Amino acid sequence: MKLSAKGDYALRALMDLSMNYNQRLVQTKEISQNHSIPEKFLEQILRELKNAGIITAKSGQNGGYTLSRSPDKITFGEVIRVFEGSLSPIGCVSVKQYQPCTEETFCRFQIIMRRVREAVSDILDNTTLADVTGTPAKMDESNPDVYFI
Amino acid sequence: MKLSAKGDYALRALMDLSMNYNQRLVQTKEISQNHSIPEKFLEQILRELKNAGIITAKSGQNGGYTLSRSPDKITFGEVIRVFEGSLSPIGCVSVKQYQPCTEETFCRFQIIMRRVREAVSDILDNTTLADVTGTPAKMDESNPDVYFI
DNA sequence: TAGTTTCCCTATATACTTTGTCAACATACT
DNA sequence: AGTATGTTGACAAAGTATATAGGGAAACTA
Repeated sequence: MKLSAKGDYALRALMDLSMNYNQRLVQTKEISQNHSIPEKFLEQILRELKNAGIITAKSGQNGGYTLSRSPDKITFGEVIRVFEGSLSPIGCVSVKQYQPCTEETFCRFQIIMRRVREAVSDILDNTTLADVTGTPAKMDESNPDVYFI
Repeated sequence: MKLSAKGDYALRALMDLSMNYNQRLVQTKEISQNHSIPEKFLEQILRELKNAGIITAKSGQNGGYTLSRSPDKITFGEVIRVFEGSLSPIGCVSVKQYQPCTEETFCRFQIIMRRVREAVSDILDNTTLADVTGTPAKMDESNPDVYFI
């Protein structure tokens, strides 16, 4: 029932991009240092986020990453699905990544796991980056730490 | 956000034991065949369940496993914690397996993950094996398949 | 007591995830 | 053009999860 390291790192990186949205590009090295994420591992993760259309990259001097959309249009659920494949604890109750159960007969076990998936997605699909970081315009400059994770 | 194979197998094995509670012992081979679980892998899992006090074992001919307590006293949450360590998606929001966050500063990210943990444990700590399998006495003998997973 | 069945234990193999390394490629500035 | 900075991709090492193998201990049968 754990979030993988990739999913965790991705969300933390997106916090940084969210807080700098419409202000500046953020570079791999900076994110890596902020959160103690191995730099090359982070590069792979950012590439996956780029390929998923969640962030965009710019090369060259003063390059870096930024969100493709405003933070209130990116949900935790969308991000986690990129790395975990699904929010479901087991594949046979997944909506977006359904896999048939290994058991042929009806499975009461599914009912519980389906309830777990629904509870989790209710939260994660209805929470956006903006809900967590606020928007840059609303940041409390006197206490910026509160916005770091 | 996935349940590990061990946790999945353990729950399925416990379904079998739950349905035969107070009736007969169930053997590794039978469980293994019912759910297509590798037999030697299942042995390890059953041993962990035994060491956790959830099931008891008896060696020898007509030996096998049975629940240590009645099915309505064993929750999904207790079982999953044996194998996953915690219901929390990340360690720093765990009640029973707390680990300090990698970030020193206050982490808003935690708030969301804490809500996920609470939603998950509300379900899994309040659902017992009996809720899923029924008690043997109440089984619908005319349609036993419905009780298999 | 010998034999069979079943659970118990340790070591090893395989696959996947995570982390680390290396060498190219792209962009922007001078 | 040259250079600094940053991205991309392939690959290797370490760590964890999953699966397999072989032998040992306990309990029943006869």
